[in-house]
Amino acid sequence: MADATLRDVAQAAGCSVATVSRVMVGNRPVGAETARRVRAAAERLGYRPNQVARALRSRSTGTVGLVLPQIINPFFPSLVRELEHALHANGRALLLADCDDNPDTEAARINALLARQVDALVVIPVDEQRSRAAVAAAAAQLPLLVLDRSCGHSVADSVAVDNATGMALVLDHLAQTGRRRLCFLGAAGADSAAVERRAAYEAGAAALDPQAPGRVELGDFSAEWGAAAVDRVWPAQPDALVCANDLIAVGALQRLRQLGVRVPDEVAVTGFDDTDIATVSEPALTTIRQPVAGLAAEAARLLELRLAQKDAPEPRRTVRLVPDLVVRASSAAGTADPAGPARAERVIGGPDRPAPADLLPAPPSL
Amino acid sequence: MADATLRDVAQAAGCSVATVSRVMVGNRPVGAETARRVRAAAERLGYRPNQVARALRSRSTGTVGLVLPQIINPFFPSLVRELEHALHANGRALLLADCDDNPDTEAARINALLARQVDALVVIPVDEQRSRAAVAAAAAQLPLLVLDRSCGHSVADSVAVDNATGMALVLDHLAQTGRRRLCFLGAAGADSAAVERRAAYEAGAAALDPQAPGRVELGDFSAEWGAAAVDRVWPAQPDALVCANDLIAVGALQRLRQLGVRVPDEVAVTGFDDTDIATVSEPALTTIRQPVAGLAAEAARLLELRLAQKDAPEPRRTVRLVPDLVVRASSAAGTADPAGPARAERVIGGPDRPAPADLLPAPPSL
DNA sequence: CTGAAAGCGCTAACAT
DNA sequence: ATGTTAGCGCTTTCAG
Repeated sequence: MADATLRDVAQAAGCSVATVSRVMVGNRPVGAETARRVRAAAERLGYRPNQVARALRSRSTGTVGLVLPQIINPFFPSLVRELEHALHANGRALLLADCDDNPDTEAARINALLARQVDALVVIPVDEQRSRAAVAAAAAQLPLLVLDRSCGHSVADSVAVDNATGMALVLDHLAQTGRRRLCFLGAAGADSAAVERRAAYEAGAAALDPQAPGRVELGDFSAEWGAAAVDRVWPAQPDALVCANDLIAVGALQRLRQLGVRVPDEVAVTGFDDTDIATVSEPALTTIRQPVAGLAAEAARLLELRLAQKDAPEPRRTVRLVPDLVVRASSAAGTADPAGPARAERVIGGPDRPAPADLLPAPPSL
Repeated sequence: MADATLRDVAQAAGCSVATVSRVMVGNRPVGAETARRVRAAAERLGYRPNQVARALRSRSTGTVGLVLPQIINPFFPSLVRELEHALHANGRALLLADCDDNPDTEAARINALLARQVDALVVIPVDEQRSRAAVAAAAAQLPLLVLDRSCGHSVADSVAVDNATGMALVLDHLAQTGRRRLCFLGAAGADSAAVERRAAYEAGAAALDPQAPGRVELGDFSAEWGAAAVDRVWPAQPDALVCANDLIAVGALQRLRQLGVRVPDEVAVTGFDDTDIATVSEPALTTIRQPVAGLAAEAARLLELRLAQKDAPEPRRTVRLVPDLVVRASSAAGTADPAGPARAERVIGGPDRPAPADLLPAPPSL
């Protein structure tokens, strides 16, 4: 049998459809007794408001689109999870689009979501430059938030981790534990995570060793590249390998093991992201823990803010969350005790951080 | 400015809205010259069909809901990716719902998606028993496919990996490489993956060693449990640890390393799923590779089939895909060469499998 | 506080 | 091949 409609409920409750609608939405005065009768009838008929009809009439689908580069990047699932929960808590649903790391696919997905009348869009851009046009065009049409990576300034609201501070935490830690000959194993990608992490390394490592900023190898965010990169930097006799993410670091650890190099005794290795593999690798990986829940919460908060006061020409907002350093065996100062607890770790917070409410308005566009 | 509507395009092209609609949908005869004019006008106005209005009228949203237990389970993201691509290829969009491994949340998410008028639902059930009611109720309303796990027979179409064959491949491999004292480190979960893998172990291991089916430890699908389980089975002096998934296996490897046990010389360890961590663990993990792309493709195919012939009371269909065994260092027969290539692996296919088109109708319900 | 009525943007009969 | 028209199910004025 077909689903019950508002009319069916109205008929059963002996009132008009308008009254039923008012009861269901609940934001308008309705007589207590009438409301009771309506709710009873709705319950009895198993009535469920048709969100599509509601959306057409009220011009709001209660739907948010999430466009991301690659769901299989091990860092994204937890972000998706937190975002999904935050949105559902507000009665919204999440339309997911995976771009396969391709800016053209990304543009197509964004358009498809616009056609579906999403109320807002969260985009994790594929490419700092090549994502910009499509993202900016969409941002002109609806509330849009750029998450985790950026794609040019002032395109839209933005929430991301503070990559510079994260890298600085790594460099401080390595300096304090006596490392002096650093190398950076990074990614050549044009996304902002790759760019910012490299820039932060180059800026911070110079203080430790004038040669360090020059010891940079760029490939991609994969374990294969991490292994290959070790062979390229090893002749420089580094005592620390600073990797742009956990995958690269784990690949490096594998190659070092094959070469018979002891970690952390001969060389320290650090990652970035604190994905699952950081705890299961051997040795466990010192890395930067992304404030995933915080990122999602901030994103949801900013989104709701925009959705609430739709027309107000608020300035763009930028939120940067400071990550923590998690020290594990791969960078321990002394000799690791192989019989000790494998999961030993120490969390070191970033510098005093602004409360989430402190928002930095971005410079005006153009 | 507001989006252009059909009417705007009709006005600009000098024809009726019906004609424009026909051009946009493209399934009805329209004069070539008229069509050209319409398309030009649409292009000029930046017209994008409003999918919500279209959905309300045509009673089809072009949207599929995916309900899964936990997106952070490392096996799911690749499944989500494949499914998203398959659906988008058919012009559909994916509404994602994460249940936090909770059957009540699962029921709520399913209802929310029904209210949003999804055309179909793909569910990866949280619990073999406790998911059944909500899933069955939804299946009565629209095309529904149960993916990767089951939740009772004949509830809906189903696509999953053949866990029994996967486990048999593992046991054969261990038998052929001379292992005789097997243990199973599994999960006590009520989902079908946990249940089937354990059952297959107990059924197959008896042939190797009458005591083996008794050596079963059940916890959850985590590395922590894998490590803890090692301590419980080690006194039995096993020469192979058969784990119910990769996480458990990696946890076991960690603990064995702490105990100074050499893998694979003293004991072999196997996983299940072939997630990323199987290749980055030390030693690399022998495991069962899930046919992820195949699962997603079959799911999409069955879904389209149901959507095409909506009312036909077709019998329930069940598809089981046979996985492959991937042999890596954790179960190598001889001594692993530490300087050898870390990624050495050998893929062993399952037994002759039926072509995907061979569908087994499930027994009639009740 | 409640009802009547007008659409939201589109598709699908039914005309022509 | 094209136009006219009646809604899809709901929310929201506008009257009462």
